[in-house]
Amino acid sequence: MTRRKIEIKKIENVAARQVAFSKRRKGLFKKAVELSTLCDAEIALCVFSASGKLFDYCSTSMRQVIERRNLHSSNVDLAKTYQPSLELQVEGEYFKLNKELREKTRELRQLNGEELQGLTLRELKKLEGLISTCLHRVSKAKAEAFEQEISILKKKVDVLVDENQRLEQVQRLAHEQDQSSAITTMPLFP
Amino acid sequence: MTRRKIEIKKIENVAARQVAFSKRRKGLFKKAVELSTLCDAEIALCVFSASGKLFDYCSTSMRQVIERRNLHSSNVDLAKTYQPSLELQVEGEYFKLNKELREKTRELRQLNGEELQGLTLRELKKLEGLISTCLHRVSKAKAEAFEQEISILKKKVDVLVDENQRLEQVQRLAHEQDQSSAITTMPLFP
DNA sequence: AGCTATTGATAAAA
DNA sequence: TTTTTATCAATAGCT
Repeated sequence: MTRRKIEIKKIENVAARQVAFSKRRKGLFKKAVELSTLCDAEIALCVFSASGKLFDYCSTSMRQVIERRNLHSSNVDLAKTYQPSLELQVEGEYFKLNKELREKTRELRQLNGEELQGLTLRELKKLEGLISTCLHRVSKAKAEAFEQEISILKKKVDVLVDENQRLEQVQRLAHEQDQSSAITTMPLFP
Repeated sequence: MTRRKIEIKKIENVAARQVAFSKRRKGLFKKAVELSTLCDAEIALCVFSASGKLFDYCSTSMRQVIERRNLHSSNVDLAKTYQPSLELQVEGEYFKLNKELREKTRELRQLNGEELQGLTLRELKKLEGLISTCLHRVSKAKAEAFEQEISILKKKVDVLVDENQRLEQVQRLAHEQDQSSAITTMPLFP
């Protein structure tokens, strides 16, 4: 919505996506607060970032909003709103977490080249392409870090060179003064 | 805010408040959809109007978001929803699982070159070396898979060549027999 | 419910 | 991340 308008679809550039997330999240929460304040509305808002971080806001209490919402949907359709006991919900969530963890572990192993037996030639090719992309990204980041370090060092060098020149200048002046004072004073103490 | 900017406090004029609610609610939901789409975030939003009407949106399922949020929340919240005896065991396990999952996710992202901002030059070098090793492993596995496929194909070729030779042999013999039978029988029926 | 003059949000760049 | 700036988007006050 500015220097250029953008299409509303997933931002592929990771850095740009993170920046956009940060800014738009802020904007969204601001709008939520404004709406609840201006219009006396009860609002609950939960946002999970792609990396799993939670941000939330509620004009009253989250529990209250959730309960109120459950009441609303029960009016619409009782059958659909059956809530399993919290223990069961938690069990289900536990199972899901475990599954997710197992998948991530396997993915990590495969990326590490540790669990390649079952893969077909096609899958291996794809994996190779994927890792190659990763490597390029990291290499690029490294190169950038290098350049940054180099530019910092260059600046330091410049500062030191200046300082050296200044010192040399001072020393030369001091030396010249020594010489001239020697010329005038030497004959006085032979 | 437009023709004039407004102060963010409850709009006293009822009609104006309803109009503002309608417009701003629409804007808020639009922003929520945009954020979840652009940045791959999981978002749940509930709005109750002052008159008690419910409007809600969720990028996945409301249940899922609520559960996920419950896991994120502190043991203070959990204490309110569980019997203490079970809770302590379960809670500990969750946090452990959650932590592990978060670590794996981060590790995966770094391997993918998606979350490189915080890393030092030294860490980037190490990561590059790591990924490079991974790439070699996968490339090697791919090469082996290639060779295996090739050797399988070669065997198939050998089998087919043998089969062809056999068939040719049979055909030649059949042909020779035809010829000899032709020689002996032809004169009998001129 | 539409219409604009304004204010607000934010993409790109630093 | 945060700031700056140039644009695009949302909306307050009117009809």
